[in-house]
Amino acid sequence: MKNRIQEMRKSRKVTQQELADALSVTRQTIISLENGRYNASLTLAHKTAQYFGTTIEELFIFEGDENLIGG
Amino acid sequence: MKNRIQEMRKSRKVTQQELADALSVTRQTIISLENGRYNASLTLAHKTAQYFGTTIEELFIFEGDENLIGG
DNA sequence: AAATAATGTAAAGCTTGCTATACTTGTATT
DNA sequence: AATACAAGTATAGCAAGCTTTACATTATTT
Repeated sequence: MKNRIQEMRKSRKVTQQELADALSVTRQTIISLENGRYNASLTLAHKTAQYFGTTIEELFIFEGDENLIGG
Repeated sequence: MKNRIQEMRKSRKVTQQELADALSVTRQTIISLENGRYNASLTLAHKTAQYFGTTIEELFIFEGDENLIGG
């Protein structure tokens, strides 16, 4: 599934390394999430949403349902 | 992490098998989630929240942060 | 141009979500 | 008591999230 991690990270001028450190994962994990290589675990999704001050539902784009907030 | 899957399932009088079928997972998965043997994937968490007409943030209890709605 | 920071790719390996199968226990219905 | 349904335990195995290491590419700064 798609997500807005890169978009939110860039808008806050945070590097992948800084985000990785804040979430206690490796930089590889951030790269792979941003580039859609795999999905986050629920725990990581939550930590990421918390970091950006948003919710999982707004950070991740669950296609095929009514979660179409903001297009 | 804890969750309200069993609570929500029972309040709707749905069996584990029915929930499993609706979410396209096995009954084992539902049992293990309800009994805290492992965490849902983000995809499954989302499908489950959709099924119960709620959000991931309300269905799962992320301890150690401010997600204490109705806590 | 050289150095450094930031982003990206690749692949082996560990950990954990989930399946599949089989068996047990509790409860309700007859 | 017998049958049937719902919930639980156990475990082997596959699939996916994440780590680790190493190297390549594209800014940015000096």
